[in-house]
Amino acid sequence: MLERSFYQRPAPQLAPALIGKILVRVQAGQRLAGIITETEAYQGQEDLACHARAGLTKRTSVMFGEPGYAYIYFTYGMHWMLNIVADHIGSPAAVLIRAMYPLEGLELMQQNRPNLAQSPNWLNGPAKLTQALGVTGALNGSDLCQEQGTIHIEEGPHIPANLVKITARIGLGKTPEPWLSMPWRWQVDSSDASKLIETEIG
DNA sequence: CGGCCGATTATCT
DNA sequence: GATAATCGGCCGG
Repeated sequence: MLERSFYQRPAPQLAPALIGKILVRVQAGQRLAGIITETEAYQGQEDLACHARAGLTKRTSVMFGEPGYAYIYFTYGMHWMLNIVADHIGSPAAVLIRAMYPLEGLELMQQNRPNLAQSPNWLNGPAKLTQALGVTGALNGSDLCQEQGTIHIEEGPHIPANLVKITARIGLGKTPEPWLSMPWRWQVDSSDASKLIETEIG
């Protein structure tokens, strides 16, 4: 399990460090896990794409706290988004987990998300991932560094830097520049991820 | 394949 | 009252 100090750095540094790590969720006593393959960084009140741009509110309070906690919010009237709080107390920052390569508990994940059970690439979106893992607002504010918790992150396989694409964040609507074009999205191509896992893990 | 659109409600102005 | 860190379905090329 990754310790608190791992998370204590600005989101644009934490986001690439989380690529390749293993996200673990314990549901009904069962382990659901996958390799994180896509992340985005949201850093500080000055970042106009970050929810914390409006300052401390009820929703954003978790982002202002200690790193290594889950910031989970509801959007588009139907989707939960999973973020990991970064940086230090008083500096609001978080990393959005956008995609993962499933490793453990596939059966329960497909049960949680029946409609996509057949697709070859079925956890390539932040809301797909939370549905498969059974992550909702009930877990907002969870400590990822607690042994008895139901969600945490573990060390994972090394991902070669040349397989990680860096682009602008997506879905930001009319966020002004320079934030709209900030290269704060890291992603491993899904076919590359498959090959890598086959060779590294089997 | 790429672009457009409706769904559906918490949160903030 | 407007908007949203999305998704899936439907359209045309």
